[in-house]
Amino acid sequence: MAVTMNDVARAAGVSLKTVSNVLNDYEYIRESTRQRVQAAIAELGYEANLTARSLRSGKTKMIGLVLSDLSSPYYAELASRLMSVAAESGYRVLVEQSNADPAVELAALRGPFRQLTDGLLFTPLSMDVEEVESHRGAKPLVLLGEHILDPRLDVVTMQNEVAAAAVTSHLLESGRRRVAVVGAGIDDTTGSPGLRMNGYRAALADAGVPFDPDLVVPGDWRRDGGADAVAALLERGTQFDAVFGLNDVLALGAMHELLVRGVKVPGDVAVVGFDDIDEASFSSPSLTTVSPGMDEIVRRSLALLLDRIEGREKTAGGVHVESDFALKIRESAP
Amino acid sequence: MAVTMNDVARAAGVSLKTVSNVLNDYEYIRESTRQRVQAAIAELGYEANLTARSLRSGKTKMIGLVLSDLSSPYYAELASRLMSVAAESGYRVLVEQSNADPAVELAALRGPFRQLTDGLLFTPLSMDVEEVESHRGAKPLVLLGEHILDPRLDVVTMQNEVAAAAVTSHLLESGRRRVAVVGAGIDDTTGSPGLRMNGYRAALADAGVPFDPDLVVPGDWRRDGGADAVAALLERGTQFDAVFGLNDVLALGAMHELLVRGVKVPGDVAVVGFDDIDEASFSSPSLTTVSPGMDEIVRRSLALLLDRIEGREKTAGGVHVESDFALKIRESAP
DNA sequence: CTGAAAGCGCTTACAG
DNA sequence: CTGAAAGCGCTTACAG
Repeated sequence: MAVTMNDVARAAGVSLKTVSNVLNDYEYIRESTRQRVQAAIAELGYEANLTARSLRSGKTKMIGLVLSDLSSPYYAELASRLMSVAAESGYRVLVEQSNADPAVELAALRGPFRQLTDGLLFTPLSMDVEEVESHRGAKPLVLLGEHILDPRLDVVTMQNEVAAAAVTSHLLESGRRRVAVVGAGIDDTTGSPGLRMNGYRAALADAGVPFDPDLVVPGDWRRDGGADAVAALLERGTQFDAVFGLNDVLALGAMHELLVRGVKVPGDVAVVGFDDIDEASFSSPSLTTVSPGMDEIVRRSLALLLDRIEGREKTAGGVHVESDFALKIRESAP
Repeated sequence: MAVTMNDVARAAGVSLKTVSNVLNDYEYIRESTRQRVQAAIAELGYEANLTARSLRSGKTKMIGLVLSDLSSPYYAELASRLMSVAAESGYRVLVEQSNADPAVELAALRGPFRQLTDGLLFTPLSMDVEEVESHRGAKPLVLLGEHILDPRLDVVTMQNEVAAAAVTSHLLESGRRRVAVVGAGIDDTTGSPGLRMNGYRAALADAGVPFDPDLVVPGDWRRDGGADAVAALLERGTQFDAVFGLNDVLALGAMHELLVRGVKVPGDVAVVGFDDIDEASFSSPSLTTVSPGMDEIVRRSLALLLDRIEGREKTAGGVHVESDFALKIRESAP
């Protein structure tokens, strides 16, 4: 059997409550008592039972992170940083992969996953605002990564539209006129794909370049999605002098396919992405992309969530946070 | 307040125990009773309180995964697959990043992290066999990724030495003679770096090529580690016609630095890695590497751990599992 | 400043 | 097949 608080209390000659007071840094304890208790703890090698503490207190000291796929570099980097930062405040992170499946997203919001965590950082991919709102439950919930301007929900987002417009404008200013966009359909207007598409269209309009639906190629946000999209463009003979991958892995997959087929990057076709994952600096050529301010997103979303959990943030409506972005100009689109 | 088993029992007109029996699929329950209970559960929207269940049963249905850094692609892919496979058996995965810090590794083995999990998948990076053995505790523990032939410990490993020898031999057979190795020191003989170094030396010996300490460059197992190592080699004027990055990100970082400095890959210098992360297929040039059988590692390590947790595997000594590997020959070293 | 008691919501022997 | 009781190890009012 493990050592319990009772054993400590007995060894120190005090009551359970006093041991609890020492463990929880209660202010008014006689110094001699505290030392006696701490000596007993050290001697017995006592460690608090977190499960019992959770059952009684209703807090797990864990936060949930719901994302589509942890093997995607952007999310892997996000999860890694979040874990490090959360640990500084004594919280662990429990990750749930939704694969953008509505049933899994719903379960993460309502089911056992929610029970195990004191609050959620949630990237909604298949649920819309109303669904999220109606199932959000009582515990704190901070949405991540989409620009949902709903006054009822806490949201931390990146500047999808403005940043996508900026990177598109960069291409146009460097003289490109036929910018293929990979990773969304023509009809997408919401979520990260849609918002980045909006930015793309806005930049075209700004420059007086007509929008051409032939240049829009849907695709899964993975390397092979980018490669397949470029293959399709080339095979159907669509002319283009630049590719905007709506995230970095799409762009890197696209770039790979171009190079394999002997298309020069950036000589023949410039390539840009979105995310600034670590790999973007080390690909050949290195990738021009948007840094969406991940560090800021991690820190501020966690701060907001912990403020909600610990009752410091009491705003009735949703709090909205938007991170700064930066254009990273590298070899693939100078 | 949440709905409890007591509420269900009252609504169904049965005792607590009967509700528990229904929830835990106890065999001998009258069909009519079961239906009454299930109707009450559905009507009240009852969900079991996992914390209470854990406190009483001593099981959390979580397994721990201890690795150095979740943002590293190899570990991100491993964690992602493990979560998916574990979910099939009703287990969640709690990840702990050690950053190869001995204090964190020790804490993961003995502290609260251990308490929260029913068993551990542990990649020891700074602890040696004896330390692990002496702190392993009572709960199941399966070591990952190193070839520690200790009869007391469960280990699932890849064929570090043989695979490293194979990929080195591939370079030698293609005519390379000056193979730089990046990511280990001359004195490393244990852990993944040491074992892969052993394989490298064995392949050289096999081919009658002398070992040259000047070709060995230590470096952090990250992209910038590989880039820095190649920069150092070039700047001190060491001649080499191939680079073996001891893992893929090292190799990709090295390749990037070579290309930036105008060294042709594979024309002037061939590059190989180890891990076969997703990116290895999509870099330019694509990366020749070793696929260490991650899928097999994930499935078999989880199976072994769950067999220990659930009492199906009772072997007193350690069980040893070794995954198959495959050489993936791509453009960087044809 | 410290203590005695209750109770968080389950599962687990023990009975019958 | 089902029930009444105990108890997992804590925290939390409530007293004094």
